[in-house]
This record gives sequence, structure tokens and C-alpha cells, in this order.
Amino acid sequence: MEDTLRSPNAMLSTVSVDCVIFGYFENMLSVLVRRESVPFNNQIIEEWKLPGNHVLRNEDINATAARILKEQTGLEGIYVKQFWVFSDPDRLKKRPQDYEWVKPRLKDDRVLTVGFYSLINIDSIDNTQLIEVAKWVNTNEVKELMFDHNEVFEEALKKLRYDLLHEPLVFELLPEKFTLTQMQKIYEAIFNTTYDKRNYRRKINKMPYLIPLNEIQTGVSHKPARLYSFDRNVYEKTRTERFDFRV
Amino acid sequence: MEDTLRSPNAMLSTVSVDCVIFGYFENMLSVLVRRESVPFNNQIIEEWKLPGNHVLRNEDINATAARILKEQTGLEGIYVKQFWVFSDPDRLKKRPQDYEWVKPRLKDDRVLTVGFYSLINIDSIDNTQLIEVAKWVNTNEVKELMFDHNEVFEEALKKLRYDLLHEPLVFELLPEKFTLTQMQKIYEAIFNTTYDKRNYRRKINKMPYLIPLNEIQTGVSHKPARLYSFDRNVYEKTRTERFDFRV
DNA sequence: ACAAAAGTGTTTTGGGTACACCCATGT
DNA sequence: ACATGGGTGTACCCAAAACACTTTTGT
Repeated sequence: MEDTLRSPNAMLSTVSVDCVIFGYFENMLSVLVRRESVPFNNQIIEEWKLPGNHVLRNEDINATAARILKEQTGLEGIYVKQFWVFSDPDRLKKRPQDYEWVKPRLKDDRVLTVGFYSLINIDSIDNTQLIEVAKWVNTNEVKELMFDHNEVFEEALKKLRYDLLHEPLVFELLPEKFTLTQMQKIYEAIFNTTYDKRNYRRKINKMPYLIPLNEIQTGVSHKPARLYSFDRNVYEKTRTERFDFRV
Repeated sequence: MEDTLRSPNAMLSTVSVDCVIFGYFENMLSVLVRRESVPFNNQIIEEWKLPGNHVLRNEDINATAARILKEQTGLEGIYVKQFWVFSDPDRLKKRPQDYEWVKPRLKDDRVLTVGFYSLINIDSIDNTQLIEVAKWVNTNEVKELMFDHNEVFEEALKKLRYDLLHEPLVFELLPEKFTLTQMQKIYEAIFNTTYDKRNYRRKINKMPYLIPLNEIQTGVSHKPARLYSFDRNVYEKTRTERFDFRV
């Protein structure tokens, strides 16, 4: 038993990772939730939670998050970032139905969880094979989730908004080649606002790592837009202490 | 044994908290480190580390951090904030001497640690009874620490600088009543820069939660400065989404 | 009187914001 | 020809930054 607990693939019983997986498509920011069947009051009720899992003995928490992403979406190489630890000793016991569900799955009822958010780009979503029990929910329409997962989700959204203004995260949500309007609409969706096109582009033009390509959109029934790409090398070289992605 | 492991005060063997305790005095930002005697190559060598401890079964991680603060400094009610989880499976084994020291103290050699930083104000430092094995080190003169503690410290400093520009953290380092020059010098020390006094004060004057008192400095051999205090209620009421403490 | 830090205004520059029209393409 | 989104310039306002002297106190 001791040997099993210490094997490289053993789960750490008191530490888990929960993932808030964001995807942007159809001009909306969505989050991935999965359905669980919960026995409660002699019935089976349907509940929703964020995907999560325990940390394995031989992996760091980024690897745990990547593993969860792979399980839920089939995708690899997705951007993941830890944002907060949730450690209330009673976080699994707030609602009796949650605890009924979780009890048989746990070695220990004290579990700290590290919240991660991750960003899936439009191209990847096209190819995503979601597992059957998962679905995308608009971030403005998230219902009650199990455990403290509403709090985890809200904190993730706050952190995402914060980080979007200070790091080149928006490119994780965009395809390799994108138009400036696509980029603008992501900010508008995530911050629930609108920007003036001319002012937005003036700001964009100051970003030397945004490379205009000699390519234009195809298949649109209006003037085709120029495509751009993000050059991470230029970004790394030109970034400054107080860099700011506000738009 | 099982019963002991599950008792409310049992330690969670795979989760710890490490604290980067910042104090500002003598115009310098310092960090608290503690000395450990490490048996290595048949000698006892002296090493330094950040104060830390395991999370107890019945406490959340903020309580763990507060407990560590109390142990090291005797102080309670100090500002603490989690900033990052360090989860490399080999983080305790990078140097053999570290592992020699830690091995007899652990139930499990896989320990994730949640990094916290905390801020101690000038008044508190006057009253602090540091434990004998602890000392303050200027943040520009931190030597090699045990485990991954240099990385923990560097990340804490980055996060502190970031947060100082976006939250009213500077007041955690100041006494209840302070002068504008005291406040300015903290920013100058932490960001290794200088500010123009007039521009600095113009910015300060736009902060309605900075309350000028009808009191002045005493015991100084020059024109005494006016004292100010921070009104958290006014701050909470007037803060905006994009609030900015940049100075 | 001198030393030491407190306190105070003006000018210039650049960025933020508000605002309206023509262009290129597909149908 | 029409519908659709692409793409562009100007004027105003405010914030940031550069810059120097007078005031008040203790010694």
C-alpha cells in the first residue's frame, strides 16, 4: 500500500487542479463545464462542474493541467496558467449532494485545489473532440456549479481580464493569421464593451510584434481584410517593464 | 495512525506554505530569512531559507501563513497574500545538503508549496521580537537560499511590485500616520528609482482616500511635514475597474 | 546664520477620445 | 446597384514629465 502511494503515478490525495477552459467563438467567450450524475435523496440528479483532477506524484501542476485539457478536449500544447489556490477546509462539503458525489472518489476529504485557466483558439475549437459529458457555456450564462467552482470560475475570469491587458494572451485565442477586427472583437466580448475602430487601430499600430502579412481574407462578401500574425520574438525583445495591452 | 493523520491539527504532508516577509525600514526593502544548521559531509554547515511550514488539516492557507508570521515575528494581523504555487516534483532535492536537512522532517518527499508574501510596517518592525535564528536582508543582497527559495523570493518581489501599482498595498508598509515623503521613498526603494516631488504630489492629491491630518511631524530639525492617513472606506467607494497606483 | 527637508506652478509634450466618410469585394 | 465590413485623419483635452525657488524648523 505504501508502495502504491509512493509510485510515480500515484495521486496526491490532498492536492488537485481545476481548470477553467475558455474558448472564444461566435463572438462569445465560453467556458467548458462537464456533467456529473449525482446520487441524492434516492434520485440521480444532474450537476455541472469544472474539469479537474488530482496531481500525480511525478508531475508538476502544469502537467496536471495539460493532462486535464487533453482528457476533456483531446488537445495538446494549450496555454494553461495557474491563478489561485482554493483551500477552505470545507470546500467539498458546502452542499450535501456534492459531498455524496465526491466521497467515494476520494482518499481524503481535505483537498486543496489549484485553479488554472486555459485558452483555446478558434482553430483548435474547430478540431476539438469534446468528451460526451462536456459542453461550452457562455461566460455570462454560467449556472450553479458544484463545490466552490463558481468562485473558481469568477476568479479565473477576473484574472483573465487582468492578464489580457498586460500579456500577449489574446493571441492564444486567435488563429495563426487573423484580422484586426477579429482581435478587436475578442476584447469587446471579454470586457463587454466596444471600441472605436480608428482609435483601436492607432494603438495596434504601435505594437511592433504585430506583423502585417501580404495576405488577405478570402471568401467574404465585402472588402477582404488584411491578415496579421504575432511575432513572439519581436515581443520578447521590445517588451518593457510597464508594458500594457490595454485597448 | 490513520486517526492521527486525520486529526484536526495533523499536517498535510504534501502541502506547505513558504513566506516571503517584506519589511521596509532605513529606506530599504528587506526580507526575512532564517538560519538552519545542515549536516553535510560530516560537518554542520549553515544555510538560509524562507520561513515555511505545512498546512494543517483544519486551516486554510491564509491561516497557515498567519501562523508562520506569528512564529517568526510574534506579530498578528499582518497582511499576507498568496502569489504562486511551486510544484516541481524534485524541488526539495536540487542540492544534496538541502535534502539531508529536510529528509528527517518530512512524512513525504513530494511537497508542493504555496508562496505567500507579507508586508510588515515600520511601527511593527520596531516592536518585532524576531526569533533568534532569523534576520532581515536587503532585497538587493539576498544570497543563495535552500531549495527553490531564491525563485520563490524573486517571484514574490515581482508580484509585490506589480501589486503595489494596482492595490493600496503601500499602506501596509507605512505607519498609521505618515508623511508624503515617507510614502514616496517606499516606492523609490522598491522600484529602484526616484520621482519628482511635485509630480508625485500632484498624483497623490488625486487620491481622495489619502486624508491630510491636522498634525505635523515632531522631533525633526527642519520644517515638519504634514501627516496623512489612509481611509480604506473612501478607497473602497471610489475605486474603479482600472484603478492605478502608479507613481 | 545655516542646514535640512517641506511645500508649491508653469510649460511642453504625447496619448486618449470623440467623431464621419470613402473603398473594395461578392451577390 | 447594393450590402457589407475594411480602412483612414483631425481636433480637443487631459495627464505625464521636466524644471527651481521659497518656507519653516532645529541647532
